Amino acid sequence: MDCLLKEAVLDRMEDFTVTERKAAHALLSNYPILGLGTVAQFADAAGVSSPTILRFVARLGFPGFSDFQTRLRQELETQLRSPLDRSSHLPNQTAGDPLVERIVENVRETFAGLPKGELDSLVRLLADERRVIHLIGGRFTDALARYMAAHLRIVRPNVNHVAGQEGNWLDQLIGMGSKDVVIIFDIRRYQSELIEFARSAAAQGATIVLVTDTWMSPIVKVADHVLPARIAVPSPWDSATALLALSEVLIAGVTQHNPDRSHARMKALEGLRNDRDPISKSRRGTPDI
Amino acid sequence: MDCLLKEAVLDRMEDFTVTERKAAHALLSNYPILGLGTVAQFADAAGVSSPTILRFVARLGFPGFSDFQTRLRQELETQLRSPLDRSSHLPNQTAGDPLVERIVENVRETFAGLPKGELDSLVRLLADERRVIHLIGGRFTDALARYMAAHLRIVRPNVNHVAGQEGNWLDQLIGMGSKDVVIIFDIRRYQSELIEFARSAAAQGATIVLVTDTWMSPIVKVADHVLPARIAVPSPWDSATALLALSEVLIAGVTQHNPDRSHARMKALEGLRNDRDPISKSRRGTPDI
DNA sequence: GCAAGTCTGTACTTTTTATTACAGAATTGC
DNA sequence: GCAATTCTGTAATAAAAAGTACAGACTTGC
Repeated sequence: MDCLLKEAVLDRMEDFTVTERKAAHALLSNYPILGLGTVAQFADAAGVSSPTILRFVARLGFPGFSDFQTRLRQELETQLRSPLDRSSHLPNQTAGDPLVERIVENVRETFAGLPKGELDSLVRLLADERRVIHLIGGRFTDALARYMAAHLRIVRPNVNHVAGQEGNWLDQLIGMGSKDVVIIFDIRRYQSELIEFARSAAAQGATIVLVTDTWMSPIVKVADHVLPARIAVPSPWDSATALLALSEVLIAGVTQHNPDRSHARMKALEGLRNDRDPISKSRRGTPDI
Repeated sequence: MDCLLKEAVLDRMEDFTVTERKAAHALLSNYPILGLGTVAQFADAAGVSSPTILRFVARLGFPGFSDFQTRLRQELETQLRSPLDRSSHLPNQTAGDPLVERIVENVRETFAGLPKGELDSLVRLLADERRVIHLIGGRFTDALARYMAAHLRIVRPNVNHVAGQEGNWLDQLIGMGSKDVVIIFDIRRYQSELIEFARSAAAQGATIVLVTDTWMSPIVKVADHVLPARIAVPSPWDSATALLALSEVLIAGVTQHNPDRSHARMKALEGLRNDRDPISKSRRGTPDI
C-alpha cells in the first residue's frame, strides 16, 4: 500500500464519468466507512445506482467490490495500528496551504474568544419578533449582512437589509427607536458612513449589534453587543469566513429558539415560492434591495 | 451510542463460552476491522467456526451479523469524523458547540477533498484578464458571488456580478462566448433558473466554474471546473462557510498570481475612493447592482 | 441536425454470505 | 465413571448481495 486510496480517487477524478464522480465524492465525504458497507448502501448514499458503484471501483482497478473493500480494511488497519503517524496521513492533507490552515484556525479561535453567554443573549434578542431587525455592512461585509438577512427573513418577520446608496440609508433611520435592532458588520478599514449610521441609530434608542474584527471598529462605543472575529490571514486581504460562521450560528440559534414558528414560516414560504428540489418549475425570489 | 462496543465485550467476557472468548479476543486485537469483513473471515481469524461468531454477536445483543457491522461502522464514523476529540483526554477547549465544530471540520474537509491542482488551474483561469468573469449565485449563495465579485473587481478588470431580477440575466447572456467565464454558486436546493443560465452560457461557449455542495448541482454536466464543498451541519440550514473559504482562497490566489497588477489597481482605486482607515473623509463605493 | 458512441439505470442471474438444524464432542455434576 | 447438559462444528438452507445484459437516454462529433 504505497499511497492512500483516497488520493488515487482524487488524482483520477478527471477520468470518472459524472455519476462516478458522485460516487467518488460520496466516498470521500465519508471515507472509508461508506466503502465498507454493501454496494446498495454506497449507491444510495451517492444517489446513483448499484452498477455505477461497481463501475466506479472497476475503474479504480479492482476486479470486484470485495477486493475494493479488502483494500479499504487494510488501509484502515495500518492506520489504526499506528495512531501516531495517522495525523500525517488522515486529516492533514490540508497542511499544504497555510492560508487554509489559518482560516480554519480563525474560525475556531473566534468562537473560543467569545464572551460566554454573549451568543445566547443575542439569539434571544434576535428571536424576539416584536423587534425590527436591520442589517448593514461595509464594502465587502455587506454580502454577509445580505446573507444573514436572507435567512432571518425566513424564520421571522420584520427583517430589513439596509442596502443601496448611502443616501437611502438616511430614510431607514427615520422612525428608528428602542424597538429596533441594528446589526452592523464592520471590519477594517472601517467606513465612516457606517459609523455615522450606527451613531444616529444609537442616538434614537436602537439596540446596536456589532460584528467586527479583534481590533474593533470605533462603533464599539455605541454598541450594545459586540462579536469580535479573527480576520487576519497570510494574504493581502482579510478573511470574512469567521464572520460568516458567526452569522450562521446566530441564524441556527434563532431558528431553533422558536422551532415551530420557524418551521411554519419556512413551510408557508415554500408554498408561495415554487422552488424545486431536483425537478419542477420555479420563479426566483426577488433579490432584496 | 452510549459506550464503545469494545468495552461491552470486555465487560461481558465472563459470559462467553470458550470459543466465543476466542472470537472476542480476536476482535479486540484487531478492533474494529475484523468485524467489518465476512463472518467466515472473522471465524477464520479467531480459529473457530462461523456459527460461533454468530452466537458471539447474538450474545452481545445483536439480532444479526449485519446489525453488528452497522454498529461498528457507526462507531468508526463518529471517531473519524471528529479527529479532534480523539485527543479528548487532552485539555479540550472549544468542545462547546457541535455546530461550530462541524463548520470548522467542513472547511477543513472541503479543502482536503479537492482534486489536486484544481485550485491552481482555476486561479490561472481567473487571473487571465482577457477573460470576462461573471459571478452568480442562488437565493442564499448570491451573497457569496457578490463578495467574491467585490474583491476580484479590485485586482482585475472585467468582473461582472449577475444580479437583480431573473429577467435581467438574459441580457447578460447576450454576447457571451468563449472568452467568458461564469462562476456559479449553487447548493441544494438547486434552482432551475441557475441551471438554465448555466446551460445557456455553456451553449454559447463560456467556461463554467461551479461551486457547489458534495451532492453536486445538476450544473456539473455543463461545468468545466467543479469545486464541491461540505455544507451539512446540525441545523435546519446548510452552511456556506466552506464556500466562502473557497472563494477567499481563490481571491488570494488571483491577487498573488500577478501581485504587481493587483497592487497597482488597489492603489489606484484607493486614490479614487476617499476611504479612510481610522480618520478621513469618504464616500461609499457604489454598491454593485 | 443526425448518427455514432457513451453513459446510466432497470431487471435479471449468479455467487456469496448469513443463518439454521442437527449430530457429535466436550464438559460438568453427581 | 456415567448421564445430563452444554457447547461446537458440519452441512444444508435461505437470504442477500454482487455482478451482468441490455435498452433507453444522453453526448459528442461530423
